[in-house]
Amino acid sequence: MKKIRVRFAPSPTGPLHIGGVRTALYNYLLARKEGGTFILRIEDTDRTRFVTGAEAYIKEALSWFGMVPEEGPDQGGAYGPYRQSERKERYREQVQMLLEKGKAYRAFDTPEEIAAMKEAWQAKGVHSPKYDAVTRQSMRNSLTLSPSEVEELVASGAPHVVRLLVDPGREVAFEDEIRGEVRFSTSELDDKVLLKGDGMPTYHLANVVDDYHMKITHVIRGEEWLSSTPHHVLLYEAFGWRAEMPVFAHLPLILKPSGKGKLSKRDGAKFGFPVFPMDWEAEDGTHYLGFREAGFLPSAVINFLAFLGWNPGGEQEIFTMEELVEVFTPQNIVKSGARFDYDKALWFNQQHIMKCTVEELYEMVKDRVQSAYGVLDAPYVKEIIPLMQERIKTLNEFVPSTRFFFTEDWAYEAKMIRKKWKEDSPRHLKALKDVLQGLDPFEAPAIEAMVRDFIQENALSFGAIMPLLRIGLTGTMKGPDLYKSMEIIGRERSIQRLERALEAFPAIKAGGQHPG
RNA sequence: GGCCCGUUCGUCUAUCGGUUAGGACAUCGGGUUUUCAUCCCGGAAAGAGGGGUUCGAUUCCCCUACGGGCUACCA
Repeated sequence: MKKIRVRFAPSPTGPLHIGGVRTALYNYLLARKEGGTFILRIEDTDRTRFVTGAEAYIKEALSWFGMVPEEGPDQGGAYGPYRQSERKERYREQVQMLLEKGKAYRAFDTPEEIAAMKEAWQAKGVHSPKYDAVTRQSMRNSLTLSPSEVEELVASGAPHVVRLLVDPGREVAFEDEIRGEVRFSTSELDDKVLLKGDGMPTYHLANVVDDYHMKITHVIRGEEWLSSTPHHVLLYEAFGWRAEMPVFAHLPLILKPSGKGKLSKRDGAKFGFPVFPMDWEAEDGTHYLGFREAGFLPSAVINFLAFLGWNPGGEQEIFTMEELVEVFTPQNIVKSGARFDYDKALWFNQQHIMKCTVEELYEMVKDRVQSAYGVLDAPYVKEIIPLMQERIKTLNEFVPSTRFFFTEDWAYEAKMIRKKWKEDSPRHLKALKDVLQGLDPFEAPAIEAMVRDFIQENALSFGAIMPLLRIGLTGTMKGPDLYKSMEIIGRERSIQRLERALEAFPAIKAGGQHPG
């Protein structure tokens, strides 16, 4: 069997959208699974929408996810260059070939003339007039103008485009891997522009020419391309490449979590979650939140995205990239669009955090700790990590929920103090503090045994002691195992905190009206 | 409007003619725990509608409805 070659072909018009990441992922997965080649091609043919930094962003995102292409602008390869703006000559040559074969023609109409044409035909009762077999005869192109006129216009440098000559009245059919056979009537197709007035190719031309020259075997792309695929098929035919035409697979779109339409870049801000891999500052100053900065693991985003519109059929949901490669089959891609579900993304992230080793998590969390507290004590942080793994959904939660391990600068949750601080409390807490003072070693099992004994000997309940102890030591009722926490905080700080609590709690109890 | 694609719990999905329609997220209830989280147990929750085909349709076909995409010298 022929070696598989797939490409991810984004336009550098802004940050890579999460839908684009999923397209890249499915391409990558197929390539890896079949031992094929994953290629990155930059489709920068629209000079008006070009955004500086977008290409770098795309590459960084791919690399963050671990989807590094084997061929691409940076990697090179036998079929380069991999940036369409650097391939202009090829497109021009290929278009010349089409022109000579009579499969394409030059059109000199201005946008205004085309708009006028559409209006005129609409007035005549044509539902959706387009530049096609019924209208092109009344336009200014190399089909209607005399050869000498055309020659003159071209020689004088008159701006014009090259259009594909679509013959009406026949059917174009192709097999889509996901949807089965799809048919279109060529009578519904317009004469697509192939070469723009500025000499740049359109997507349709560049895409087909490049896929052919780069020996692409499978085109896996978003569903928004399904409608233009018949044009692409026609182009392969016009070039005489029908036998080498790649297999098409059109992916369902990712939809907004609520409401209508596909997920757009504005939805992130609107719904309060990231829709981009990483942060991005737009030229107009708009800030777009990234999954990375929101505290997501790349493996979790990949896992989440893989399952939006695909699933391996079994009960397992948590997969590493390697495992996904193992089980991925394009046949299991779903046909219908999938709604973006942020809660599920958080769940995947939590699951992946739980699966991490301490070392892995340390690497992901150290910069956050460093910038929050200015110092970084690696062994100390690594002691804390296991305690937090199953109680944070994002990496960003690590710092705020471990504050009491790193600083004395935090407030008491007053509500519980008011509820639990009774007449006997000071005496008990003080006694407990004294026993702790003499405890050796100051380690979780010993602390736990001691506290249990203390409660039993004084005929107390856990509820009378533990909440006060926890609040006094950590300030909050939420948190990891208290005994282990005390071990990490250490005897000295624990004692100091209890002394501080002994002083502060009565006042908090008295000032009952203060909000928690 | 036209063309194309789609339609199973709120959401992501399994089912490839015969199932009590399964799982996951979210949600609700209970248990474990010093708290939170994790974990465990349990509940509620779905085949858009109408016609066919068939002994039998969620599954195959048609129609309608609804949703989505495209309809640019954007990709």
